[in-house]
Amino acid sequence: MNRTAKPFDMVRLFAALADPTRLRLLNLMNGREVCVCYFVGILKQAQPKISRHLAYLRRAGIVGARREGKWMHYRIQRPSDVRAASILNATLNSFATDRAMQADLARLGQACCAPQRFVTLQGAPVPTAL
Amino acid sequence: MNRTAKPFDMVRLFAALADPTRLRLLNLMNGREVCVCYFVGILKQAQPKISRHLAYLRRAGIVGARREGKWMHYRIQRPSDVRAASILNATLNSFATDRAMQADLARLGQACCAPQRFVTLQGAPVPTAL
DNA sequence: GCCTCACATGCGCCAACACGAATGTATCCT
DNA sequence: AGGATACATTCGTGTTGGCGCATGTGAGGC
Repeated sequence: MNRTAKPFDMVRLFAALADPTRLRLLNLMNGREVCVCYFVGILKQAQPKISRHLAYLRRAGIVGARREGKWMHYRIQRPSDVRAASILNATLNSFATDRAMQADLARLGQACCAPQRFVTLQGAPVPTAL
Repeated sequence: MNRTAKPFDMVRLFAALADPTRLRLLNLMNGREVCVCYFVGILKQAQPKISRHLAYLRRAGIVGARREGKWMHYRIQRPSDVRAASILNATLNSFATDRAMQADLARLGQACCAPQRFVTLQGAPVPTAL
């Protein structure tokens, strides 16, 4: 039994959202399951940096991971807490009108259709809709 | 003209929300204009701490202040940016089901009806609905 | 076995924050 | 003018976070 039935750490949720890289990661994961190598290729940032931000999102309880051979797939995990879920939804919805976020999604689309253009993505698993 | 029409610093917004004291302040200001002395009396925390958090919320662009003689009244300022406003709304709505936040509001109600119980609130201006 | 690929994690450094304590500032009262 | 009230800001300190860099780990492939 949790004393006081601690439902969800809202402060931790907001802290997880308070970083541009993590917001971009969530945007790319919105409705999809994405392999880490795509994040690295599309955001053009160092792999350890991406991994650490993904770990941060996991600790905050809003993303989950699945291993498939050498690859790790990340997906958004809706919190069971209703308040946290509504804030996460509002955040994800806000991406629809954000030009930079839509540009990232466009590049994800290109990467899926022509992975040969991304040297590091040869043979990587294509993101799959959820 | 802002280049790329920079609308709102979402990261700054989330950072502003990533603190328990600031969330409690926003909850107390939700629908009301509140004097600083009430924050100090109800949250039972040091005055400089309250002031610093209010300044942080101001810099994030989600609260406004109005001076009335010796007193400062703070109120929530809806961001003009639609995305930021929707996240702020979701956050404020989430307080409705939060027991600790409702307890704070109850104490605010008591303080308004019987300010003499709060030594520091003698003669302080009562919070007014917006 | 060894090597490589795909990630994760540890380390060191620097910036940002939260805090208590003290001090500064604006307003009002007498 | 002088003091008191209501806030704001500064200072010093400990903690946390983000980054580059290097290293560790787990899963295939040969």
